[in-house]
Amino acid sequence: MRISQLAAATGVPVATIKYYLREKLLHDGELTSATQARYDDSHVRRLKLIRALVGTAGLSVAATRELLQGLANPPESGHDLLGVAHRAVTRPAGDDVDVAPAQDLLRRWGWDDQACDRDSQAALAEALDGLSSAGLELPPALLDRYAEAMRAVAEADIGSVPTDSAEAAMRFVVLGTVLVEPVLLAMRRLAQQNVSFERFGGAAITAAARPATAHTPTAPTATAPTATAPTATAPTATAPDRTAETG
Amino acid sequence: MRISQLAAATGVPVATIKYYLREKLLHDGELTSATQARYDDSHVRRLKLIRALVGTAGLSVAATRELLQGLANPPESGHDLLGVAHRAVTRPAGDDVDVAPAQDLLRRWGWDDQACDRDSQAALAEALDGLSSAGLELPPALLDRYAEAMRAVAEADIGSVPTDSAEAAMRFVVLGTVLVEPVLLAMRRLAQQNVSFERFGGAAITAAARPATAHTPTAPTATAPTATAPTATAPTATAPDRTAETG
DNA sequence: TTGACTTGGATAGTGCTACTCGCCATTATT
DNA sequence: AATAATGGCGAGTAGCACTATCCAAGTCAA
Repeated sequence: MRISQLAAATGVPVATIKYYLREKLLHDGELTSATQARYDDSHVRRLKLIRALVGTAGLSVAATRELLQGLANPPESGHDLLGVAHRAVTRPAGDDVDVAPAQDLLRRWGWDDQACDRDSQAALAEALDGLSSAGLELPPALLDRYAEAMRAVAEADIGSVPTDSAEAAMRFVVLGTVLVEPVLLAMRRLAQQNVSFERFGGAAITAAARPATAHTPTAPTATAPTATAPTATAPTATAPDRTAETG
Repeated sequence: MRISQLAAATGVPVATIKYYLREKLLHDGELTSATQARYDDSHVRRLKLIRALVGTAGLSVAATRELLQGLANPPESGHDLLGVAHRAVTRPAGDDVDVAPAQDLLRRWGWDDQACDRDSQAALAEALDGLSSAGLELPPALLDRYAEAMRAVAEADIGSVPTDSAEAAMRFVVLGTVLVEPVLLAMRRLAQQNVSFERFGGAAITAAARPATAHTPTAPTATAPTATAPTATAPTATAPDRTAETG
């Protein structure tokens, strides 16, 4: 399989494949001559995986590379597997972050903070800090219910790890952790709409007045370079020409 | 209060405040002369809110602007309130997204898809698609448990909306929806670490071998350039870079 | 009053990321 | 032989969130 066929098979432009090769996200093909290399099914699968991580999960190329390297060099401990995944989605915290509020909560929920790495605790602390600096104080009971729900999610996560193959387990843990995040967030929004609909009635959520740029700017999934009609929901005439955002 | 004092009060550089003013995230101060304006407490609060949305929640400036505008011009229907928040965190889906898989799931869970906007359905569909294109098929039972948990989250969300003031309700819904997302994700990771720790034992998650760049690239607070010992979990020395095509 | 300092407003530049383009000698294909 | 494609590489681009600089007009302390 040549690079153009690889591109056709995955919908990823040739230039982008070359970029991933350069960035060591994708392993080299088998060189058959100075200007020819052969790619195979493993490249197709890897490329799809990369697009899922970069697109759907919103990982940076650097984080994707590290995660893939972690997948290739599995740590011995099953527990450290989580580290590979979590490092990809948790930004390292500076020394100045005060994790005490997070640790208070962990204790409150009976979660052993020894099991938790500092970056994740800092992520919780920072998220809570953002909430309160926005002037929004959540009732403790609400936080408890969040914790309860996420604990249930985590138990389902860990309980679903396949036990037959170590490699399958690894894939499940690492990819599942990262790629499920957008699933959960989408589910929450849908559930909110449902609960709100049941409780308050009213019409369905109306379409966006303008296509708001979401927090993950890059393209969603393997989108062929089909720069189709700019948009369907864009109302105003001053729409920029070269939208091509495809969502 | 002058702009430099506003900067001092919030920790946001003057140049950045000017930028937010230009971008209409922050309302203008009261002009007292051609080169002087007075800012007040509302600017301090707004600025903190902006930083929480842009920093903690990871919204783009454009999404933040729309969300703030939505907060300022509340829709009549309580249900449409959710739309304001959800549009800020949901990227608009192209026409080419197939939402059928998501709708199947909604039906399976007894969620009324009439209550759900298309973009959110598409977000779920795309997230699931990313999962499967990464070669990871989740057991349906696992998805069900996710749905159950997120339903519980949503019920807690909606049930906690303050009823005394319409404005408080609006703030709660819009900001809570957006700013709680990182809280939930952090909680899931911490819970996973806990469950994994209990189940598999082993040491706590070790610090990152390298400071992996997270998916939200902007540094929260400068990380000291502490390039410490190479690794704690990396197994082999001659780590084969691209084995295990993981695809 | 004077002179250093600050401000609003505007334009331009920066650093970063994820691509995207163009070139070229070298094959492969026809 | 003629045409097209490829690997490899350097450079260019677009978008984003700032950041820096400039300037005329104003403020404030002495």
